[in-house]
Formats: sequence, C-alpha cells, structure tokens
Amino acid sequence: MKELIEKYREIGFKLTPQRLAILRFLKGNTSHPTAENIYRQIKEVYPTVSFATVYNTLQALVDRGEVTEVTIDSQKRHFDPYPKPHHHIICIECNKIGDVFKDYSDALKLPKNILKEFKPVRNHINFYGICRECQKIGGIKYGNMSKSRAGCREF
Amino acid sequence: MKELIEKYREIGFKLTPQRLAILRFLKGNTSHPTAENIYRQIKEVYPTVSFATVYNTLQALVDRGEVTEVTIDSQKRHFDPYPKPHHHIICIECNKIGDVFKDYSDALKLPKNILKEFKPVRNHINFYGICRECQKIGGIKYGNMSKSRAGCREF
DNA sequence: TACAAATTTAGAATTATTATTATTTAAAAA
DNA sequence: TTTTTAAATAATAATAATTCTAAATTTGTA
Repeated sequence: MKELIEKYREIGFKLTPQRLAILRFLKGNTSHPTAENIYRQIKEVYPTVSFATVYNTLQALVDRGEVTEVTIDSQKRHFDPYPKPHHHIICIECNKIGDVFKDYSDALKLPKNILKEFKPVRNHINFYGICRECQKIGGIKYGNMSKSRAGCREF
Repeated sequence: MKELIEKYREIGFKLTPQRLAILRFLKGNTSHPTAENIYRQIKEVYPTVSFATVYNTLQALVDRGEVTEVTIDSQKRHFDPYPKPHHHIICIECNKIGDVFKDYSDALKLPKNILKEFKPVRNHINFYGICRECQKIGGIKYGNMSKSRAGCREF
C-alpha cells in the first residue's frame, strides 16, 4: 500500500483516510462499480463519508487517468479501476459486464473521410451478447432485466 | 411520408400528429439528439407537446429497433435515428460526434474465454480523437468543453 | 507548531427521466 | 358515419443520479 500512497502524493493528490479507503477498494478491482457501489463499501469503514467525497475522488482519479469511465449505461456512471486498456462485453439480457483483454487496434483503421476530420487517439469496443445464465433461461424477455433476473449478478 | 405512415401502422404503432412530427424530425437525421433536442424541435410545431410524449415515442421506437441509443454520454441519453449499423467517433475536446460507416466485424473475434461465457450478438466501437477545429485551437484544455468551445458544434 | 490550501460533510439544488392520472384521440367495429 | 375502446397525450408530481454550497476540518509544508 505504501507505493500507492507515494504514487498519489507524487501526482499532487492529497491523501485523506476516505480517499485511501476508496483507493483500497478500487485496487485490483475488476468490477465496474457505480458511485453508489463505492459509497456503500466505504460507508462500512467511514460511516460519515458523503457522496460528494466519493464523486470528488472519482472525478479526481478520472482526471488523472487512474480510473476510466465505462460508457455502457445511460442511467448512471460506471467506473473502471482496472488500469490496462481493454474492451467490454455486455449481456443484453441481464447487463452483466465482462472484460475483453485483446487489442484490436491494428484492425481498426478509420475510413479516409473520418481521418480528414479527426486525429484518432484511442478506441473502445462494446461487444453485446448473451451470457451463459441467460442462454439457459432462454428466450423469455423481461421489461427491466437488470433488477431481477436470477442467476446473473448485477453489473 | 406516406410510406412512413404505412410502415409504422404495420408494426402496431398508433400514429398521432405528435409522433408524426417526431418521425419527420428523425427521418434522415444524422445527428445524435437528446430527448430535449427533439422536444424543442417538436414544440415549434406543437407548442403543447410534453416531455413524456417525446420519451414515450422514443422508447417505443427503440423497442421496435427503429432508433438506437448511443452510449457516449453519461449525463443524458442520445438517440441515433440512422437505421444502418455504424460506429462513432467522438472528439475528446468538444464532444462532437461523427458516424463511422465501416463494418469491422470480421476483425473483432472474441477471445476463447469470453466465447465460453457469452454468445456474441453485435458490437459497437467508440473511436476517440480530436476534431479539426479542436486541433487548430491546440492544447488548451477547458473544464467543460462541450458547453463553450468555439468552432465545434454541440453534439 | 502554525498556516494556507484543499478536502470533508450535510444538505440543498439541479437535471434527466419516469410515473400518475384525468382527458383526449386514433383506429377498428358496428 | 357513428360508436367504441384501447392507447396516447399533457400536466404535473415523483424519483434518482449527480453537482453545488458553505461552514468546519484536515493535510502537507514552511
């Protein structure tokens, strides 16, 4: 944990116990938590922690490139603490998210008309599919899956 | 416009003047409007139109696969009325969105471990880059670009 | 230790979206 | 054409996620 502390001090990140708790929670985490997910966790250790602190810290981490934002959900922001670039696959039935560790950049040449307008920087792929649990359940469709579908974890 | 009317009746879509106005606005539209963008437009023709109608109609169109949702913005939903599958490129400075009409599917083979867990259905790529106007402006960074940056349209 | 700047908290405010309900209307039936 | 009825509309309230505010506290440094 010492490297963590050093590292963040270096980038001008003032370390408070709350922030440290958030960093601990995020370190090595391969889920895609929302601010609320994090807030609940931190509250176990710091019962007085506020949402503002969670949002502030997340924003600071995003600004510093230490955490990215996953654009999969139009309802709420999901954060991705895993540092290496990767893509995602989302179950269209239950919204479960998986990480896809493969670099497709070589295959992703942009058309000329786009290259005239944009200087490319990076790319991110959302794959959509049906997870094993939802394949088992079969073709039944629910109105709002992510809330209730058995067998699939919330994302 | 007649085909539009027939088409939507066929799929069990009750046609009201408000909906027709929304359909007219969306037809051939290559922008990525929010519900509010659409609401403002429709209000010019139907000053009493309500947000609920806009959302209801959009949801009905999304459910029927006539309109898709673009996952680029965690603040609000953006809709994409252009019917053919395509990808997007987003300017990381001003948030301008461009359409990328190229099918990369052949190159996007998923790793085996993912294929064990998910049956793939489709994919969508977000390219990120810097648009020509923002390249001109150069390295200056603003806190919230999309609101003010000159030369770049709002997305 | 003392200080300045940054951070925290609680709560209010804001914004996007969804839900509610009485009224109206489109489209099918008579 | 008129009647019927199921669905859609509009106004408004409700909800949920996120941001803002301001006073109190804390961090890292001098």
